[in-house]
Amino acid sequence: MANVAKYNREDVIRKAMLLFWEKGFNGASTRDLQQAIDMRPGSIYAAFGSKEKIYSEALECYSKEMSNILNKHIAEQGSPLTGLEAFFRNVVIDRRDSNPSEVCMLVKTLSEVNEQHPDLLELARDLLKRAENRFAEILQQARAQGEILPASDTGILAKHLQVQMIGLRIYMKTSGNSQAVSELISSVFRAISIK
Amino acid sequence: MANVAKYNREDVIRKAMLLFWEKGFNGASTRDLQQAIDMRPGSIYAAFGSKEKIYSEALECYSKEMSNILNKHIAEQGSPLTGLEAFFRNVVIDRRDSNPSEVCMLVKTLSEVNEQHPDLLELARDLLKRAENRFAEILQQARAQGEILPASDTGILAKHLQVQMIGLRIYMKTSGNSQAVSELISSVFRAISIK
DNA sequence: TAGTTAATTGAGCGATTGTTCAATAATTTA
DNA sequence: TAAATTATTGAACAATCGCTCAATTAACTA
Repeated sequence: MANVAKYNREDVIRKAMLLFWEKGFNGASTRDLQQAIDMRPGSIYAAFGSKEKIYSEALECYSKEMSNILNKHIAEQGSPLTGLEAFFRNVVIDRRDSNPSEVCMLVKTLSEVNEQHPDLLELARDLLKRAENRFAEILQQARAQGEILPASDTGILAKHLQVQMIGLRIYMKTSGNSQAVSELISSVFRAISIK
Repeated sequence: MANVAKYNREDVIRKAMLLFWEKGFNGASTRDLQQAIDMRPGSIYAAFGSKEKIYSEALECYSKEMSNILNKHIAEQGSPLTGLEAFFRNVVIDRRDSNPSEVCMLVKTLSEVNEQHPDLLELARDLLKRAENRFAEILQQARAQGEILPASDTGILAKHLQVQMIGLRIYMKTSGNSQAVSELISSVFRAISIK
């Protein structure tokens, strides 16, 4: 049967994602949500079931969007490692004003949400783990292309990059010092790559 | 005039800190707070003025406690750099079960609080900046004692350590992999120190 | 077009939020 | 000890929370 709903589910989830990313799970009320996605409570709960369910779909939307941005940069740069560095610079520095929050939405979720919503915690953890795995894939390609040392442990390096991405975004929000952050990113990738 | 209040302000602030650290600013209700510090709303508001004010005192209590832990480890190890590494390991790994949250309370504040509470944002930023300055001090001592290269830029290294501390704590919460995190900490300090 | 089904509406539920304040208790001053 | 001052209490307020559901509108079928 065809989808006869007036609303476009993808659009709605994305708008919900932008709201939740900005205000957090507790900080965004269902009234805020109603306004952001232009739907009435009855429709929202018929379509999604609960605030928690919408939030979890928003989390997945966020991850997919970040993944797309990463892939775009790798394709544009034509190199795994250079693409990864461009992605770091883009996310941590360039998009800091246009994004709803400077902090990674998955990290915000891990910070804010407690055991009252175990599914959200588990999902955030899973999506972060998938991001780490994607980093590892890219590093393997970089190794195969001779961009990093043949003996590099891509699993450990991926964890290392995950730590940097998370820490740098928070540090960017703390300090507002984009030049210092840019230099920190340079040194991270200088330490990894073959000169 | 002597303090005739029944409650002990330091104890109360510390209990409030533990509650807020666990549940966050929005997640901890004033009813939760009343129970945690065993005071009635009238007394609380007479003593502190608002939820935001108690939270800001709790933030300062948190920072002071972390600072004490750091100083203790440096004194015990008898070396700035070794003390710093012991502090990292202690905070990120050892205390992860006994602490109310694995995530730094200042980071939780930066993540959760928005422009409705600008004083809290500013305070969290300021306290993080002070922690970075303390790292820089310690690194200068380490340089003076020949533990790191004479040419090391302690300002940049302090920013680097700040990024690691923040990222590692989140990564610890994400993965639960304390062995991997321990190795990451080792490599961070191996990269800094003179062999 | 008439009848059936599906989607949407929004008033409003009970619970909870941060906060106030008149009443009470405890302490200090005289 | 009596009076004055300070501290504490907890019921209750207005606002807001996540969410429900009977009523209404829109869409599809025959």
